Amino acid sequence: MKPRLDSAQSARAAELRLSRLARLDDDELRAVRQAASFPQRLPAHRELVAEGAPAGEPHILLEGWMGRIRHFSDGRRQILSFILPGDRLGVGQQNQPRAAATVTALTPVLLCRAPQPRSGRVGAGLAEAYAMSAALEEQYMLRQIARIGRLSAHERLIDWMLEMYDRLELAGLAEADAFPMPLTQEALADALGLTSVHVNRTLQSMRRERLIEFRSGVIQLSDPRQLANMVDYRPPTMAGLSAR
Amino acid sequence: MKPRLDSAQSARAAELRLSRLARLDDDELRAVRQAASFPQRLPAHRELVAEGAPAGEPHILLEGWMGRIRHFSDGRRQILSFILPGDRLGVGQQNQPRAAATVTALTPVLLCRAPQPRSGRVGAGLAEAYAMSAALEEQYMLRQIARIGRLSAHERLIDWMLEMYDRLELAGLAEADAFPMPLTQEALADALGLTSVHVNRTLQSMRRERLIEFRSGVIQLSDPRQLANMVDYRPPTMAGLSAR
DNA sequence: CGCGTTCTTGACTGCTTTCAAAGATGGTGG
DNA sequence: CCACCATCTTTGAAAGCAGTCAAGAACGCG
Repeated sequence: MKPRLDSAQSARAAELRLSRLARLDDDELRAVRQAASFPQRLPAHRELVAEGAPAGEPHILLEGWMGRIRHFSDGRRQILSFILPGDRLGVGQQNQPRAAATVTALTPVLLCRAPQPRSGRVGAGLAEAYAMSAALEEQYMLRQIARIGRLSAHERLIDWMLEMYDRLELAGLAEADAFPMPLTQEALADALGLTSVHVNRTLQSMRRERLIEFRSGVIQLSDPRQLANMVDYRPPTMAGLSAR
Repeated sequence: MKPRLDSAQSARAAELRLSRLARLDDDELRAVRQAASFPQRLPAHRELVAEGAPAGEPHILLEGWMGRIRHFSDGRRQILSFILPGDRLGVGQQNQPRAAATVTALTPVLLCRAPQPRSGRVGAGLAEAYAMSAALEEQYMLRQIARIGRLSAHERLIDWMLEMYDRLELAGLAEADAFPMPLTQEALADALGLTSVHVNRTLQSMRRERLIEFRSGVIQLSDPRQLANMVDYRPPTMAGLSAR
């Protein structure tokens, strides 16, 4: 039996991530915790918004993984991007009234409304954090294009794992070169533009070569530096985004 | 010998596109023409900004095609997105100080500085047009991901052509199901995640099947409706973006 | 007219998919 | 506590789409 998740617990990842993206003052931190104390729960596979539907208000993901997905009429689907704890969702970059893609819970998730940033000079940290979050989101999309456009199956997996590690680490959800990976291999395949069979084989081969370990839903990277070299991986250039 | 391009001529596409994205008042139209009368010329293959370099100020493309590109250390490259006449460039979605990708001229191009939108109630058309442009850009990126992630070579070409047609049409540069296509097949391959050899073969086959005609740099789509059905193509949901 | 780039084509290789079916795994109810 | 079912993972064999290598043809520019 797992411990009952209190809201303070579940807000931690979001709080950590946002405060790493911009300095938040006490009011803002309080606003985040406050919002997180009225969470919404969604089971796996549940759609939050459908492509083309009214976008609804912005949310912050507290727990679990979501994805932006495009469906084809013949059943194929592509996971366009992942939404991880602490990520903002429900808005495209601009305040578009309609969702550009379907947003779906890939695992059971917990989310809450995103607190409104104040517009004043003081306490604009939240607005800055949101802007930074959107900027990172764009970088992830660009990387996703390069990944599925030009990398082999092996390389796609490696590149993807490195990105997931960095992103989860930012929210305090990964350490020691290991991170939880709750997706089915089919979901992974839909994200990387492969079939689940081939994801499986590739994963096996990576294990045999001791590039990773993967047991009970946790991926352990043996040598991130080496992996990064194999695929030209450069961590998200957060430093370049703000002035710091 | 082609006629000397005066600035009024070259501003036309940008003017048309922007004024279709939002209603621009006379001052704003004038500002666009004014900006376009101090154009900058770049030869093909010239980089405007390198990935990670300071982003510089926003520009508007007047003529020619540009691309956002990611290079790999072993020589592979991926064209992340295309920038067409009337498109804004030089900013990510947010005002990021550093470019998230290299921006390169794929053909000889002409561009100018993007006029600053005024912030007042009146005459916010330009700001709206820019926001719409950014929103469309995001949609194009999502489509690019789905395209190279889940479509076959045939389908990628078709889907891409339909998108290019719609985008060029928006700037008044395409009509009667035909549009100019100045790229080499290698550039096309780098955009679609294929090799130039395979792009060539696929193109041939599409010509044989009478899906398209392609002569002297102009692509003619035989039956856009049918093509759209083949790949589940839905035109950019511009209508959904603004309130109209 | 000549040279470099781009387009074509052929033959061969191979990565990834497809189809199928046999194991694991985990949750549920008896 | 165990049987049972649904879902997910793993494996094999065969087919196919796309890549690689190479070379000749066509095109466009100076």
